[in-house]
Amino acid sequence: MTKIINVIKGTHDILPQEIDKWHILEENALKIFTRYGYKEIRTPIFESTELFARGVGDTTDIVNKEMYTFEKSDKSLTLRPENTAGVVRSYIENGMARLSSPVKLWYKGPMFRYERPQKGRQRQFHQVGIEMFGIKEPTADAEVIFMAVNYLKSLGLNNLEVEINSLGCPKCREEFKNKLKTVLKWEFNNLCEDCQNRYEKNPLRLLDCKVESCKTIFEKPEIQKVIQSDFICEECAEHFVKLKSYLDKLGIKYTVNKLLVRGLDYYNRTVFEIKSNNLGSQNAVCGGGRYDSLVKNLGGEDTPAVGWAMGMERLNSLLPLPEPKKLDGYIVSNSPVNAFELAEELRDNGYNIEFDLSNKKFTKQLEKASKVANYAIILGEDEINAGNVSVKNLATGEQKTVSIQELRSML
RNA sequence: GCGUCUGUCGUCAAGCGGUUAAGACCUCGGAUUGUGGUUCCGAUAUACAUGGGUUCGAAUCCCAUCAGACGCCCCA
Repeated sequence: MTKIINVIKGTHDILPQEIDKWHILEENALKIFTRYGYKEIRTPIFESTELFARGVGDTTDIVNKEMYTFEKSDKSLTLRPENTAGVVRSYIENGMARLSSPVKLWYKGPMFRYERPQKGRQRQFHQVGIEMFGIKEPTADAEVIFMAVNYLKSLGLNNLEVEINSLGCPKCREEFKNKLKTVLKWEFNNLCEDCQNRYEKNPLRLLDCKVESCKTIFEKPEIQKVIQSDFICEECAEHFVKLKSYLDKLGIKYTVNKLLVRGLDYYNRTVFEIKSNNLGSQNAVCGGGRYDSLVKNLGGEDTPAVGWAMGMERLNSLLPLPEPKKLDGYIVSNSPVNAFELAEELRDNGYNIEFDLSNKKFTKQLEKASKVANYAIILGEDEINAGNVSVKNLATGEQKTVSIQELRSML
């Protein structure tokens, strides 16, 4: 036998038996986001490599280690590892700054990251996400979080934990980073290898280390003092306080997690995640935040923005498997032409109909009907001659002989 | 990139050094040539990831490779 070709590591087929769940995710996204005034946008799956380097940030792992990059006629192209950069590019390129503010966009589609696959993480995975441009007030942060929660509710997912934090603005964050680095300088050689890397790349992440020796170091009073200090400046603090008060008044339960940092460079002020306890170690279904400087960094006008993305495979694994849908009717007949005519007529009227295409025996056809359909529509010689059909309810066994007109009202 | 575990029919699995390598489900056919979902019978003619080794003898033990799962890093 010829050698078969397998799917690529970290990718997988979405098979017919699970596609209903994907439709639920997509239909609810359209429905809920539309209620909040969002329009769908579809951007290309590959973009110029530079977009991600500048947009996502060239200190991030996503850009440094995880991109699918290829060359084509002297251009460096990359399969999108996330979609915020692409949407921002489109926002700028299509002059959406001229649209009346806020501009609200949502998307869904595949993303690509070259990572080691594990539970809740694939190399090709799907995100559904939203971006809102033009509002600097914390009302935007609140609405965006509220919509995320509502979307999850619409999927029947209620027991999820919302975590928020504020990273401050570039200025106050820089100060905090420096303080942290100063106080940890003496301990640098005692930190684990990962922490030594984080020390330069993303000092805020140091605090989340799981290595015991590092935890012990961080517990020292002089270091705790820095960690516990509220580093964010007055304006940033006010923004955060307002956001929290909105969430409180809207009845959204959340916890403030000072260790919530997020790895994408573009975030400032508000960051948030929504987590589930039923997902294993990759437990965030939603991640997002404010990114006020990204539009400008990518060459647009200075425009504040907030957004989030959800991992659709992760959402999917939280959804119960819906009952597979059956056909409305299966025509049992040994007269293909008559079966065709009846099937087409019923299909034109919106019914889902199949019939046997291989001229199987009557009992076989009926057996098939009982597996795939709610009704068997029996169109044998007797019925054809009499100009009617026999309709059998396959759940109850009830059978009636009716005219074709009557048949329509039965299904 | 690192670590741990796992690879037996389309699917789920038994077997743990000597078996014709169970069984169940699915699919297909028959009992049943116009009445299914229950039942009974049968079929699927080359399922032990691949390549080496140890042994009289390997699906079973060892090594390598490949693949998968989970975890670390990082992220949805």
